[in-house]
Amino acid sequence: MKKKSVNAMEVAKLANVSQSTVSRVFTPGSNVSEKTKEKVMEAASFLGYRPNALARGLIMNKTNMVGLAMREIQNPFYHEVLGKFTKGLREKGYHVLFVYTENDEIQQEEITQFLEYNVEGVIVTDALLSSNVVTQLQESNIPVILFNRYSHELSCHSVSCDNYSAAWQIADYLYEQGCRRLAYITGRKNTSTSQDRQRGFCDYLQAKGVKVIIEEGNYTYEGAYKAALNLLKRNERPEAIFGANDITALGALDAAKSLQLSIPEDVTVVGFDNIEMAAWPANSLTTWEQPVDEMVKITIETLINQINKKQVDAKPKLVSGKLIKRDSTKKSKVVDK
Amino acid sequence: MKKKSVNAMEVAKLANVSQSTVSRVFTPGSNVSEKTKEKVMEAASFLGYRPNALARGLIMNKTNMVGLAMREIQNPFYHEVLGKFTKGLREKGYHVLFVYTENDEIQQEEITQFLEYNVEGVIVTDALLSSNVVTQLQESNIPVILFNRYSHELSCHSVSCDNYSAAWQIADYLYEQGCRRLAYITGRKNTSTSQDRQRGFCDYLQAKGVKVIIEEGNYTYEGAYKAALNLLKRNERPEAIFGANDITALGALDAAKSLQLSIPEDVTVVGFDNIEMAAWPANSLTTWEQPVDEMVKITIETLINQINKKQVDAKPKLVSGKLIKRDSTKKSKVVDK
DNA sequence: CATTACTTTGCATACGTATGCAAAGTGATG
DNA sequence: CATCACTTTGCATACGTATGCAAAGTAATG
Repeated sequence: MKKKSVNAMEVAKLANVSQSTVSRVFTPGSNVSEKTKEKVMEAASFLGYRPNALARGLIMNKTNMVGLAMREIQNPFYHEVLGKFTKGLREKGYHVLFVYTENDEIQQEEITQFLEYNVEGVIVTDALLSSNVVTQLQESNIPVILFNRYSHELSCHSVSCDNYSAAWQIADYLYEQGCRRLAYITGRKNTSTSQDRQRGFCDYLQAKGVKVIIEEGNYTYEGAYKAALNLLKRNERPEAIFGANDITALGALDAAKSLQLSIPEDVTVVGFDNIEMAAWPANSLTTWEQPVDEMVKITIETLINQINKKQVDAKPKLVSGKLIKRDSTKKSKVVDK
Repeated sequence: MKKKSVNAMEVAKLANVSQSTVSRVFTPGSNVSEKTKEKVMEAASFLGYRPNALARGLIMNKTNMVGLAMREIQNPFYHEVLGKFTKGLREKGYHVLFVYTENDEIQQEEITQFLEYNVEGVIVTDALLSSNVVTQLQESNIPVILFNRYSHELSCHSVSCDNYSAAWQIADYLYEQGCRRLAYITGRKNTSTSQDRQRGFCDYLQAKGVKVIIEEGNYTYEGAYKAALNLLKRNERPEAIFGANDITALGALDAAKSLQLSIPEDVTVVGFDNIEMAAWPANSLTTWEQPVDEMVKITIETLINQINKKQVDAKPKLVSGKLIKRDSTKKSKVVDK
């Protein structure tokens, strides 16, 4: 059996006070005299006492836990995201109950776990949830925030990069460089990230009268590699390839290299995310930097506001980011001259 | 305020039974008649009742939570590890309280969290803990397992790849190919992984009368890149470089390429981990595959055994893994002939 | 019907903490 | 010393569940 942990009662006895007093010593903002506080603290540290978070959560109806669900994926971008969430939440006093989800949608099982442990909020990263799951959470008054995904059908908050606008600007950048044959390698087709990036990219170019070739990449290196081979073996080889994310773009980059094409002269490549690998000299990938810090900060703030019932407008929040120019695209014209 | 969640009492009233009966319905192995079970289940699902894991954990002294601490790091290997742990633990009915640690050692704050939430065990990945932290956990009877790290001073279990033997075999492989000028790029010098790999590598070669050049890489791509440049600009350029992990090896690979050296003719590179990126055609890195699935499985089993007080011998557990040969090393002689 | 053996249920209590309320303590003022 | 205002403390109870114990129910047997 597990050894029973020391409780407030034992500390109380040792310090010659009541259990209530011990509790008050560990509750910030309570009225305890300096003298007894010291006495209690001494007894507590002597016994190695720590307040039991479960009992505290039970009575205060506040667990200080947040559920974090993340889709398992090859993309190191989300590893970084996870790190920042964990740190950011802890700074606000929250702990993370973590779950990997293997499917595109969060499953019932994962939500059940969150409900049973009374998490105060849920963050869903790189995945969606079915509407009945959202309903369940809302019935229990547990706010949900989608990170880097959104859905018009679901009435929950979301924070993402303004993928549409970013892709639009990438298209503009490539077009201004003189590219007229352009291709887009998709991510997983049912993700809002991939869809928005495609729409932004195509909308800009369509307005300029340029048609975009689309190939499916599925957000994997292997998929993107094959897709790029298809593209680059065409009669009219594209001059520029925009990959739905950096992993996709790296697949395209390597595919081009495998065909002895030189970058950026023969073909130009742009990615999305600005993962660390993009900066590696061998890749030197031009890409769109998502402002992860800001996105995480906004997500956490929004979540905490909702937890505290400061109702926020349920509109999807968008942040912009910026283009990081590297060697996988040509130097801009002004510099060239 | 958060809406109060439905509790067993309300279900009991609706189903015309006592709260105890409701509890028994949700406790596997309890004696309840089929008829009342149905009645209760109906009422429960009508009200959307779920047992409160906190209250349950409080009274049963069993939270079904495991603390997982991981060092933040560039290495995608640990992202994979995290995924496998989460899945594996859930299969055993455990939930994950997750923490990132920014330092080489787990900090007091992280442990406090684990203690307060009464986790039943702690898994520490890619980091160590100070001995007084181990003491704290042991006093509370919470088992700890180090994953891919060990320490002779700390009396806790550990599971890792047999880094010494693996590095020894890598050295053998390179030596048999005829390499006589060899270099090792280290990881973070105070990690047992990097130390063991260095020792295994050097011990083998020393026995053969070959000296190894050591450069510091710090487990980062950038560090390894610089280290490799130092190595490759020497008068006597090494024929083979062994990187402390795959990220290190990839840094070396790219550094070699940047010097127009061809791989594996001019220089041969070997890594460690077999992350997905190693298989990418542009890298095609020979590397040591850690049997992650097995390592995770053993870790979880050992932990659960300890939780259930089936005392296991506290010896460090080692698993072997195997060499994955790719294009960054020469084909083996037999094939060459 | 009485007895026995067994299953099913309810009562009461326990887990470790927080908090409203009242009692006790402290110090200042007249 | 009496009064008042204020701080500090303890008592009792509540949070939602699990479980030992006894009571009630069921069925079988003589």
